[in-house]
Amino acid sequence: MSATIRDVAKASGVSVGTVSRYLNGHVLKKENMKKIEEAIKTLNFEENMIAKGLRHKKTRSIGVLINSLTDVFATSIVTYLENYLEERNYTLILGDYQNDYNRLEKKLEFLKSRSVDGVVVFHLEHKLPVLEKYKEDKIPVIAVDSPIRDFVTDVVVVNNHKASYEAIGKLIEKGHEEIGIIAGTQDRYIGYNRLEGAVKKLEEFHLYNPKMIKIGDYLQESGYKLTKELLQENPEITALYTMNYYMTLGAVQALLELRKKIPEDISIIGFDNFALTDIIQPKLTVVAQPVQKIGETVGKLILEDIEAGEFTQNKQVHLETEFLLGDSVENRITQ
Amino acid sequence: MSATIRDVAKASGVSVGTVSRYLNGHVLKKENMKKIEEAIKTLNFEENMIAKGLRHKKTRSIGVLINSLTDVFATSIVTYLENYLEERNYTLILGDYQNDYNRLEKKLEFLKSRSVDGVVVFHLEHKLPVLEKYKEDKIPVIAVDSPIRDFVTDVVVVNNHKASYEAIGKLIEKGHEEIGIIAGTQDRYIGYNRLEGAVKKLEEFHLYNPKMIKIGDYLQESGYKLTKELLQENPEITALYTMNYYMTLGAVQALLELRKKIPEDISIIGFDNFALTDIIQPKLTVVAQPVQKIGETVGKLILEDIEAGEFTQNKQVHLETEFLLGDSVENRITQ
DNA sequence: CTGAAAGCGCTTACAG
DNA sequence: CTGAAAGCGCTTACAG
Repeated sequence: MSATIRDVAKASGVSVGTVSRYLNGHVLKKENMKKIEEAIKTLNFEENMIAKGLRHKKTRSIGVLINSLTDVFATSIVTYLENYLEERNYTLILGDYQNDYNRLEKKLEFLKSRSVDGVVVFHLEHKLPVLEKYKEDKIPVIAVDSPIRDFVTDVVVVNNHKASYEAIGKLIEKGHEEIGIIAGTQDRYIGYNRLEGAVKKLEEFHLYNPKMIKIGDYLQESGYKLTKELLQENPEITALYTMNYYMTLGAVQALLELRKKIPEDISIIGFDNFALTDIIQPKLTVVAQPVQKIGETVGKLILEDIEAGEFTQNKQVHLETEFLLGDSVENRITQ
Repeated sequence: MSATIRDVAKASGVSVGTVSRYLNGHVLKKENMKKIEEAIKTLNFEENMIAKGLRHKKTRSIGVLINSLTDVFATSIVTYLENYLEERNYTLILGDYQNDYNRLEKKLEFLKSRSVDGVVVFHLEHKLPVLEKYKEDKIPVIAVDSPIRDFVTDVVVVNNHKASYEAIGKLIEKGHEEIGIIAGTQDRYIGYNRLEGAVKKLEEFHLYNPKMIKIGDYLQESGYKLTKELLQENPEITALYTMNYYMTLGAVQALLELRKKIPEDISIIGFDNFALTDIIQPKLTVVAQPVQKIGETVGKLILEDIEAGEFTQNKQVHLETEFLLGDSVENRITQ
């Protein structure tokens, strides 16, 4: 069995309190420090974080709940978040909830019973009962990708509305007037914000046509199917705007199967910039989300909240997306 | 603050021991059970797993260390593993080590200080000092994707050698004689096993030619670059075998850029079957690893080991890969 | 079936 | 600077 602080105390002839102080960086008599150091080495002593956590009610662990472990948008952010936290000596406990809020509720209970110091939840749209308990115990909660309805807390989102508004603007600039859209379900924050931004721009140019908008479920399969439907029903479409990564992939897959050349036959602006965007020919023009910035901002906020010790969370951080120019948009302006 | 077992005891007029027993499923006087139940409800009592963990030295948590959180091979396995563990009331603490064994060592120390009941490590090739401490404290370790050199423990791998042997067999059957290979670095278990299997088959048919083998680093970028080099140096190649997912993606990207038609100009067999394989036209023929089976096997093994309480781990599980037929291999047999 | 008490490994006011 | 002691929230032999 591992040595405890008591063993170290015995071996070095001081009290356990003194060993504890040494471990926590207090200064003590040089002589004692030496002895303790040696004892630690020979006994192969390692601190027990569980016991520590029980004492001062901090575990230096942060729960992170994402929808799916294979969603590269979320895992990219988590990678940066983990880096940030690790440097500051926090562990991250990562779980997924597979789009099931009951499961999410259970995992939040679970994390709470493990005394996490804070929790980060991705795209949670509305309040869950367990969140009230977090609030009662002043455990910070950070919402990523979507605010939580009826629950005030810190939120990190991107400028979805504006991003879409500008993406459609680019297409219009290039002379496109028949623009198809693959949006996401409107029960989600990113779903309606991204769509509203697009619609606003279309309306400004009197190009809005609800028939050219399909609502998918954010997965590749739906991007694939809806693109096929959309083009069959509206063969006049010259440009496509797809509102998340996996639906963008599905759309590209559909275009390839339909033997539509990008951008000669059809232009496309997608969302997010991961491995796949490189593989697709030609290089896609996309709205890129600042995943590193998101991860680090989340880390910063949660550690601030933890240190503050108060549940006074109502910071709203809106990060800017970036427009990455590829070769998937054709200029239709002839002159 | 949350209520404790002591508050519940007071509120229901029994001792804390009795409440503890109730919580652990012992049967007691009906009257007392009722009272305790009520007290729990009105006080909103939740168990403190940290305190529990400190007492009986089990935390019901399992550490899992993978190379990268954005590696879909690993996260797919972890998804199934998490499901398996969650059903059995274990939490998973997931971390990445970014291909840096120092970092891995640190994270293993960290997990140990958090008293995980067991640990799962992906593609760790050789022993790390901290593993001896795990062994001393009888904390089970499961190695996935590669055995750990000089350290006997439970291992879950796939039949890499055989998979490659058969993949090359398929190409030869179809009449290919100039076969290029994008392998992975030979310091890794999967690297040399997959390559050896391929070479063995090639040698049996006297088709082995070291000039047609490139060694990459398992990332998309290297698959991309090496495919270009390979084809430039060996324009006679009619078929390609790429030995992991991301290098397969890179290879496809290179072929697209080179305007090589698959399979007319060049046939390809890749590795692993995730989102991307669907998007590529034509559908790729690949060696698929049984990710669900791997995840569940790992879960089964580690829980067995934990229950056994002994560090007598030397089980070697070899799982079978599956050959998924796509349309990326052309038949060259003319007759 | 249940209570009193010791203990899991650590921290921290209180004295000195 | 340091020791003795109480306590974090729970469990579990020991009696009864």
